[in-house]
Amino acid sequence: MMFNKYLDKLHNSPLKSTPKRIAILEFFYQTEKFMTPEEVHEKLSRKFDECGLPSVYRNLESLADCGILVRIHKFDNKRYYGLCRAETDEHHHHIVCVRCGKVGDVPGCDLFKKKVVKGFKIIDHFLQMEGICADCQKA
Amino acid sequence: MMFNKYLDKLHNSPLKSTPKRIAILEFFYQTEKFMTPEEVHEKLSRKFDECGLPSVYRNLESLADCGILVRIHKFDNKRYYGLCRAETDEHHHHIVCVRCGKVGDVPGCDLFKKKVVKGFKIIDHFLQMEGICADCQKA
DNA sequence: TTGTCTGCAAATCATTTGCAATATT
DNA sequence: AATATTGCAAATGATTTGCAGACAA
Repeated sequence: MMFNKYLDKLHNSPLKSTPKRIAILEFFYQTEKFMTPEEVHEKLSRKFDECGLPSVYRNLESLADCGILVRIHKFDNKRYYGLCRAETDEHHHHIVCVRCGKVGDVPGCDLFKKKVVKGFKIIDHFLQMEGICADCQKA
Repeated sequence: MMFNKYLDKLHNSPLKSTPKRIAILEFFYQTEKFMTPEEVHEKLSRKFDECGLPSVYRNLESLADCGILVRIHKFDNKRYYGLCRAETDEHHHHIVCVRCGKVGDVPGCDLFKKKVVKGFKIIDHFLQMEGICADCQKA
């Protein structure tokens, strides 16, 4: 998906298109990696003189709320956000490279087809995979 | 699985069978709920005069390391631990009731059969479901 | 007896909040 | 102009660490 698409998403959202938000989207567009608020803050600080960590937290969260960024969970008790590359809106999950942090889409989740498991009415589910991406396998 | 099985697991582990650890297993055996360290600590405090929160954290973590307890992740940035009821060691996941916290086993995960997704060599995956258990649906 | 486990107090780490100043629409 | 956004400092909340005394094997 082209970068303009993400900018359009931002403009069409209730959020204002501030320089910081645009820069955040640019960073994610460039790296293909999921990043912690801390990492994003570090990158932002290089580009802007003033840059508060709380604003980064707020921006990442609101961008995720609007569906522009994606949130993933890892086992280090930190938050990770990234740009979802999928062309379609079809339900899917993500696989993260443990070496470089790159994230790929895992299409074709059929978990929403099941409505009930073991007497539980299913409301939601969260699936995440870890692996090694093609590039890192070569290296 | 009978309670004694869990005690056996504890005895056969490198961990010592301290009163607190046994009490923790009892709590989990009784409730069928996954609990945060905070919740476990509250319960333990009723049974023991002295009871430090750090010890609860350490115990839950080491019991999970030994495979006696299971760790689940929720979206509230807290840790949850519980007793896995599954009879077999077969790979499976868990579904958590959003109302009462009860946890059920979700058998038959075939995600380990796939070795590669989108060029990523799969190392691990994490799946968790949220739903409403049979009891809470009635209420 | 030996190494593990415990409680306590204090430290740490990620994340959030209050608020006045600033920027976007 | 009206409202959302920002930076800063300080607060919060969960989890961890250091250490000396207590306990299980």
